[in-house]
Order: sequence, then structure tokens, then C-alpha cells
Amino acid sequence: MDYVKLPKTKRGEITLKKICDAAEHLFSINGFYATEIHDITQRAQVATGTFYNYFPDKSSVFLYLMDELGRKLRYAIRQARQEMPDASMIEQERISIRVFFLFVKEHFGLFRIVWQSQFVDAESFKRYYERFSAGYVREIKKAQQSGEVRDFDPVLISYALMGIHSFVTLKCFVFDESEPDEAMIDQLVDFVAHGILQKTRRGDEYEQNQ
Amino acid sequence: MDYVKLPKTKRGEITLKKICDAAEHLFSINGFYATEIHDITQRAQVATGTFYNYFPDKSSVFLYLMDELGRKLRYAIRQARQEMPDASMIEQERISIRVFFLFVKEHFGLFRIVWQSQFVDAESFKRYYERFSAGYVREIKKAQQSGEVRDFDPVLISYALMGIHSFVTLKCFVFDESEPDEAMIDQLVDFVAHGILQKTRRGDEYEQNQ
DNA sequence: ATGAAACATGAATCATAATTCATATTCCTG
DNA sequence: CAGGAATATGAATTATGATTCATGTTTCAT
Repeated sequence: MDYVKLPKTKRGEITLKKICDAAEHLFSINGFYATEIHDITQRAQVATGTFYNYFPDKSSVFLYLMDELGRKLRYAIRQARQEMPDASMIEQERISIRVFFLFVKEHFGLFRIVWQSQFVDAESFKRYYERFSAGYVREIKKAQQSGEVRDFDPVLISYALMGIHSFVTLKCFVFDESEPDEAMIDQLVDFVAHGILQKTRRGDEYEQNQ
Repeated sequence: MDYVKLPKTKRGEITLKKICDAAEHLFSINGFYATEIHDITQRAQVATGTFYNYFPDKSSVFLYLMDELGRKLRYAIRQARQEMPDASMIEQERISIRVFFLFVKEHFGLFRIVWQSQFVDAESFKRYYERFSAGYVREIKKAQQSGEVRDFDPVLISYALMGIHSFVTLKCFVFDESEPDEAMIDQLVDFVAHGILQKTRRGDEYEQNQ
């Protein structure tokens, strides 16, 4: 909201969009430090100086993009969840995962931008995940009250879930350069719901370790 | 193994150690790009040029450290697991988590170094997690054969577990600047073992989603 | 003890890349 | 359609920081 100087004409809007698109692309491929302003402006087909009509400096685009992408993703997840308001927590989790992967597919940049942001601006990085966590915690608490979910620390679980999403994304999109299929999502949801252990003799093992 | 030119005298060994310690500290606080060679040599109390007696360039220390730390961590986990060779998979997982957190506490650098490495050298980054995953997969398969663990894709689960560890570390060590206690580890292990859902009516919900 | 190999030094070099700015062009309201 | 506001330009400035290198010191095997 302060990272960017918003344009006042149609032309300005187009230019800003071009710069943002170019920046998102380059940051996600090469990272923050390896991306030069010159690269961005070149890809956006504008002069170097034009960049500075919209952003005070390099970090600003980066943080602006992160903010925007995070906002869009949270919105997309919220929307998708609201389409199935009566679904159980675990079904909502399936929806979240699906939307998350879909979003990462569209905006591959987000993922790498967020991870790198901790070295660009630690506060923004923290804020990003805290916002996400907060949304999760709300849902988890609700599900705990309804008796669906057990009495874990919701914050802890929210980070565990985010960790699962992030690392599966890493494995599929980054390492394998493919994308998760529905069978994979099924497994993940099942894992989150019931854990990795065989279902037999379940109570036993659980008690013995407390 | 190629990142560093190993010293041939006692003095050289001491110097290399001083440089590595300084680098690990600075990289973990400020990250790769914000750390200058000059900072490292200053903290190590050696001249700037001395650095280049041991490393061909800046990325080399970084990747060397990552390699060493990764090796140490895997070794520590393997050792701890072997002390309880008859423990169940899930108890082994408890041990791994505990050792992981302990290691991060001692070498906070590792965590941030690894995360940033994807923008320094993507291959090293990938290799780091693949090595870790491989260890996990071995254990998971064993536990699947013994019937303890269900028939998930072991690779998928290995990344899910690493994600949980990493993000809980992030939350505790980085965001809260505290450290996970034993109660937290209990919850994590319980979550991994049995999932988040209430234990009642377990089979039902599970079937309906397949 | 000696001298060739190792190691240490830090000022100087060199390359890179963020940012500025004076000027030119385009927009759009009245 | 006039003219002030917006926007565009890209060469020049400036800062930064990695890397080199010629020179001096220390190590240690013989």
C-alpha cells in the first residue's frame, strides 16, 4: 500500500501491470538478488527509469508482489471454502490443498518469492505466514468445538499443515517439475485426517507413549 | 569436497575453522547476499585475502557449510535412531524430531542456509532434501512392510514430514525466538501417527472419500 | 637449522547494478 | 484543443563489494 505509487492514467496502469508481470516472472525464476531492474524493465519493454515512477526501490516491487499474491491466494481459498460451507473440516482441508496447488501452478512465483522474502524483509515474511496461520487457526478451532478435530494446539497444527503444503509443492513443482494429481491429494488428506499408522490396534499404541 | 582447499598445516586448520564459524554465524543472521567477505574475515580475525586461500569464491563457503551441516545432521539422526533399534517407526520419528530441533538449536544457521540455498545453487538445494528424503523413505518402507505404516507413497510422506519439521522450526525458532518443548513434540508425533480427527467413527469418514 | 611449501596480508582493481535526473513525450480535463 | 499533470526515457552517476596479487611471514620435513 506504500510500496507502490499507483498510476493515475490508463497508460500508467498498463505500464505498472507490465512491470509487475515481468518482475513476478523473473523473481520466480532467478530470485530476488539475481534479478536486475534492467532485466525487469527490459522484459516489460519500458525504459529503466520508468521503473522508478512506480516503485521507490527494488525491494518494494518484491514486497508488493508478495503482498498481492498472498492476498489473492487467501481470497481464492476463502472463496472455495465458502462454496462448501457445510463440508467437514477435513473436506475443507482438501479444498484448500487443491486451491493451493492450483494457485501455485498459475503463480509459480509466489512460492519462491515468499521463501526468499525472509532475507529481503523478515517482517513481511513473518506477516505472510502469520496471516495464513490465523485463517487456519480459525477453522481448526471451529472444528474442535464441533468435536471433529482433536485437542491439539491450533497454531502448531496450522504450521504443520502449511509445512506439508509447502514441501509437497517443493517436491512436485520445483524438483519434479510436474504437478500433484488428485491421488496425491487424497493421500495427503488421508494422512492429515488419520496419520500414517495402520488403523488396527490404534488406541493401544497411542496411549503407551503418553 | 571441491568447494574448499583443505589446509596442510595446523595453523591452516585453525584459520579455516575460524572462517567457517564466522561464515556460518553471519549467513544465518544476515543471509547469503547481505553477508560480505569482509564481514566474514573481520569476524574471523583474518585478512580479506586469507579467505581466498581456502575458498575460490563466496558461494563455495556457503555450499560447503550446507554440505557439512547436512551431513552432521543426518549423522546425528542416524546415531540417535540406532540407539533404539527396536523402537517402532513412530517412536523413531519422535527421536528424529527431537534430534532435529536440538540440532537446529545448536546450528541455527543450517536452517536459514538451506532455505536460501535454492537461490545460490539450485542443484545443491535439491540434493540436500533428496538425501534427507531418501533416509526417510527407507524407514517408511520398512515400517510399511512390518505393517505399522499404511500404504502411502513413501516419498510423498517423507516430504510431508520434512515440511512439518521445517515449519514448526520456523514458527518456534524464528518467529517466536523460543524453542519447542516436549509437549509440542508429543503433539506432533501424535498428529503424524493418528492425524487430526477425533478417534470416534474413524473408519466411516475415511471410506467415504475414496 | 634451512629452505621450499604454506599461509597471511590488505590495498588496489574491476565489475556490477541500483538509482538519479534533465529532458521529451503523452495524457486528459476543462 | 490548450496546457498542466503524468508518464517515459536512458545515459550518467554512484556505491558497493567480490576478487586479485605482489609481498611478507610462518611452518615443518629433512
